[in-house]
Amino acid sequence: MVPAKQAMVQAMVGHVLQHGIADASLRPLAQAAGTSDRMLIYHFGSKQQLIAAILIELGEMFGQVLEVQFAARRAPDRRSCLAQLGRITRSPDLRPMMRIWMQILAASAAGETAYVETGRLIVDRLIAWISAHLPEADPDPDQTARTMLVLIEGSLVLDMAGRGDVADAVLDGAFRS
Amino acid sequence: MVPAKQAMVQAMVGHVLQHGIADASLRPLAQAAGTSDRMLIYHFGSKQQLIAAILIELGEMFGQVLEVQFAARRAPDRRSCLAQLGRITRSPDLRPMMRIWMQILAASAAGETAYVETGRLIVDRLIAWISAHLPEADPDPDQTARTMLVLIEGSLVLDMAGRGDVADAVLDGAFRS
DNA sequence: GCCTTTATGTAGCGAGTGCTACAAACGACT
DNA sequence: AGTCGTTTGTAGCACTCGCTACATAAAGGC
Repeated sequence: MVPAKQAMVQAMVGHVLQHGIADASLRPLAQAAGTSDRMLIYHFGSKQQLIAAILIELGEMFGQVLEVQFAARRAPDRRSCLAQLGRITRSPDLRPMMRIWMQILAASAAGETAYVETGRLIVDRLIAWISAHLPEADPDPDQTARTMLVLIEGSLVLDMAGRGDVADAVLDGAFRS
Repeated sequence: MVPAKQAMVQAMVGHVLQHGIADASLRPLAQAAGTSDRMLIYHFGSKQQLIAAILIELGEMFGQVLEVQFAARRAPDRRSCLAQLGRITRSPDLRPMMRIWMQILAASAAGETAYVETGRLIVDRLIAWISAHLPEADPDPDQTARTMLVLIEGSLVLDMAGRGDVADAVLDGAFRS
C-alpha cells in the first residue's frame, strides 16, 4: 500500500477506536486523516473498501498488542494463562477495540460480507495463537485453545453487558482440574 | 401501555427482527407499524424511548421462546442441558434475535445507557433462569449457571463469526466430568 | 352548542449521507 | 515548452435523518 494511504489508515484507526466503526462516516474520517471525503473515495474507491482497510489494520494492531501484553509475563499453567488472557482482553486499554469487535460481530451476524470474513479470520487467528502459546504440554492443544477462546469471548460478552464480576468468577473457576 | 401503542410495538418488533435495531429509523418503523414517523414521536416522545420500548418487548419475547423451546424436551443432565441451550440459542429461528443481541452488546460497549441497562437485565435474567432450570441437584447452581451462560455466549460469538463448528466442539467437550 | 383535549395529516427544517462532475494545479517526461 | 497522468479543491446531487410547526379533525364534558 502507498505510504500516504497507510498513514491515512493509521490516523483513521485512531478515530475509529474513539467513535466505533459501525456508524463511521466519510467526512469525520477524512478530518481525522487530515484530508477530505473526496480524497478518501479517490484513494480507496469506496467506503466499503476503506472500512476493509481499517479493519485489516485493526486486526494487525490487536495481534501485536496481544503479543506484547502476553509476553510481558509467562503463565505457568493453563489456568493462569486463561486468567491472563481474560485480563488482557477485558482491560480498559482494549475496551475500544473490543467494542469494535462487537460491532464486527453484529455486522457479521447481519451477513455483511466484509465483516463475516474479518470475523472468521480473527477467530481462526486467535485459536491458532492461543494453541501456540499454551504453557503446558497438552494432548489436544487445539481443543484446549478453542475452549479457552469460547470462555474468553463469553466472559467478554458478560463484561460488555456490565457483568464483569460474573465473568471473573467463571474464568476463575474454569480449568480447576 | 395504551393498547394502540402496544400493537405498534409488536409490529415494529417484526421489522426490527428483520432489519436489526442498530440503524433502524423512524420512517421504516412507522411504515411497519402502519403509521407515520410523526405519530411515533407523538406516542413515544423520542426515538430513544421508542427503541427502549421495543427492546423491552424483545426481551419478553426471548424469555417466552426460551421457555417454550426448553420445556419441549427435558434434559437429563448438565451436559445435555448445555447442549440444548446451545442448540436453541443458535438455531436459525433465533438468528435474528441473536443478531440484535450483538447490536445491544455493541451499543452497550459504547456506553449508550438504554442498551447498558437492557444488556445487564438480560444477562441477570438468563443466569437466574438457567439456575432455576438445571436438571441435576447442584452444590452451587448459580455458579454452574454462570459458567453455562459464559459457554453459551462464547459459542454464540464464534457462531456469529462463522465458526459454529468450533462452537459445537467446545460445547460438546464441556462438563465432561 | 361550545370548548377543551386527544389524535392525525402535510410540509418542512437543518444537518448529514456516499459519491460525482468539473476544473485546476502539479510534477515528470519528451 | 508542451504534454500527460496524478492528485486535489469546490460545489453539488439526491437522499435520509430525527424532529417540529401548523392546521385540522374527532370526541367527550359542560
